[in-house]
Amino acid sequence: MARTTLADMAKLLNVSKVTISKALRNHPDVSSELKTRINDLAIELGYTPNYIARNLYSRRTRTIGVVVPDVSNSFFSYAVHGIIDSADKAGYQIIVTISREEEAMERKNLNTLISMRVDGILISISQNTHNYDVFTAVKKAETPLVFFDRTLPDLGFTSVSVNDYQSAFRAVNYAIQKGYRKIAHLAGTLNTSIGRERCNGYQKALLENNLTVTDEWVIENGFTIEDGKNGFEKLWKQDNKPELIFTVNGHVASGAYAMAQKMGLKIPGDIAFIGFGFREYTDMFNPPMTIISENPDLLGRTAFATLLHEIESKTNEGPKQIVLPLELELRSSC
Amino acid sequence: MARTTLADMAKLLNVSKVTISKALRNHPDVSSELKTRINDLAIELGYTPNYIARNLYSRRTRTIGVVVPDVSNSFFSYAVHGIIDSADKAGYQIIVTISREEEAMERKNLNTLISMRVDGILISISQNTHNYDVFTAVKKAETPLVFFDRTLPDLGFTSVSVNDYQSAFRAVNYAIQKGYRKIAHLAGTLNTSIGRERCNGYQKALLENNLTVTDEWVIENGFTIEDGKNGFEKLWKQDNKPELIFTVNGHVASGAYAMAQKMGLKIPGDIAFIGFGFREYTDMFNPPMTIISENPDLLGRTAFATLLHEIESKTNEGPKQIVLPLELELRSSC
DNA sequence: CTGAAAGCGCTTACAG
DNA sequence: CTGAAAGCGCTTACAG
Repeated sequence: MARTTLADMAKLLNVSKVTISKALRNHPDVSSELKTRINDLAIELGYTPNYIARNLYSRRTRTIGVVVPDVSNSFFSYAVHGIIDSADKAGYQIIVTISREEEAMERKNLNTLISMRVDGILISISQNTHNYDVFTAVKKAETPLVFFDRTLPDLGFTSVSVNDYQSAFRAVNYAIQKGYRKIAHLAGTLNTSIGRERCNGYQKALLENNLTVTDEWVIENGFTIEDGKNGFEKLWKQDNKPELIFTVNGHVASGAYAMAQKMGLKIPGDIAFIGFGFREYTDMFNPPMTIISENPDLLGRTAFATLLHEIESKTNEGPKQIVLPLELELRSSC
Repeated sequence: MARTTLADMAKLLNVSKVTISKALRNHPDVSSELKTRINDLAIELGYTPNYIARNLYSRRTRTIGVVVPDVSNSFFSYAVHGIIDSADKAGYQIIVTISREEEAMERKNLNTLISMRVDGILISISQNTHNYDVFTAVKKAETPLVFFDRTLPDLGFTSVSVNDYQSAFRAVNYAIQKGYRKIAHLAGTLNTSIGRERCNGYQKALLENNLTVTDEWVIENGFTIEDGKNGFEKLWKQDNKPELIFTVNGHVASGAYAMAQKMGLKIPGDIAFIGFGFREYTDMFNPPMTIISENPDLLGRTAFATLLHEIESKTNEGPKQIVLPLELELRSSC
């Protein structure tokens, strides 16, 4: 048996589809006596409105598409959590897609979301994306889009990010004040905004303190736990070993931690750590890590609120760059 | 300017909508010369097919709805990852919704997904759900639904779960063989299938070894890190302290770990641990934890494959109960 | 208070 | 090879 439609109910009750539709939406046009009969029938038949049909007419879906590189990275899980939670409060549904850090997958996801006619898109860019043509397609489709965390400047979209450069500078500067001199950096990927900015802040802090930047101590190889392990190994193979490692995110830090401890090194005695991270994750480390404290949940909420504003405001205010400030939180890894 | 439609292009090229539609889908009906012209125009105008319209006609969306209690629980992040990844390979999109362990939110999510006309639903039930009426609505809507991890038996739906009872039994039995006698259990919520089964397995192992079940040692209070902390505190306040704790999942274990270490206790010297968990999470613990090794990614993949089968197979084979076996993996927490 | 008409953007028979 | 007709399930003017 096919699913109940307005037409089915109209026939059963000998009224028109319009009346059914109005009654179900509690439109004042319909008498309350009729409304009751219609609602009762709807429940009896298990009628559910077909949003597809409704959306086709209204040309709105109340649905937001999200593109993230990797949800096994808990930073993005928490960000998606923030997005879903605030979307729900605003009456929006979320479609989550994952690029797996692949340019082609990212493009495919974006095109699918546009074809699904989502009302807007939230994206954190893949580390391997170099071709930005798909974003001109997004522009043509007139789908509002907001970058979050990993942004793409100069494309004319709004972005929500954190003060990567300053926070990196501050953290490394703090470490230098504490007496550390030999400071390495597990840098993620410099093809991303966060990778670049955090690395720049790190270098700036060294230079301002009259320390030289040692190229072999800047390891660029991704954002995963595995990358942290490999990165630490590379670093520790060198004759000239650092005293402290500045890590680009919590996952890289946890990989480096694990590898250091596997090698029998003491933290912070043999090797100290400081870097970007967030409490739900890095507080579990042993010892807990001194972090530039990110708040992925808040980032997700802010990104959604910003996108919602773009969707619902008629006036085109032009792209905005929203930057969330971050604080240093001291623990015992450094 | 509104988005380009088939009609727009038809007018520009002086052919019918049907011809445009066919050309774009590479239908043999249209001459290749015309196809080229049409495709060129489509690219120029940035045409993207409207899936809403397409779906309304086809009465399929190639979209699957997922309902999970909490994505900040990384078990579910990994499961969702597995679902999205295999869905992508099969050409399906995923809509993720979160119940926040609330019955009302779960019901709302389910109704929304049905109205969105998803082709199927994957759900892990909230710990606070007692009223199952919404599932009769799902039945009426004829939307295929598969439970995963936390299931609801006897409702006539297919489920994909793990052998909770046997695994719990085996783990606790192993601990007893190793010489532990005073074994407590942080039990999650007994209102869920996994909570019940794991607790039953734990009790069975005690009884089979002629140990008594101590009620005060079975702490029922949820599945989060916070619950693990509280649970451990409750346990440790007691005069009669256990030697080992059997934990219902990795998050509860990590909370208990953190609290134990905060109190200055040595693991496994002062208090040992064994329990359900998965490597990506529990291997980060210090010391790494002896676990009944779950694989949320695989669970997600299996759940999706099972649902896909139900969607695509015409023959109604009736509900199936798929149970994945789990292995004990020895580390140093016990 | 009730309903006939038109349309959202597609696709599928079917006719030529 | 090309297209006119009908319809997917709704909603919005508009007329009565």
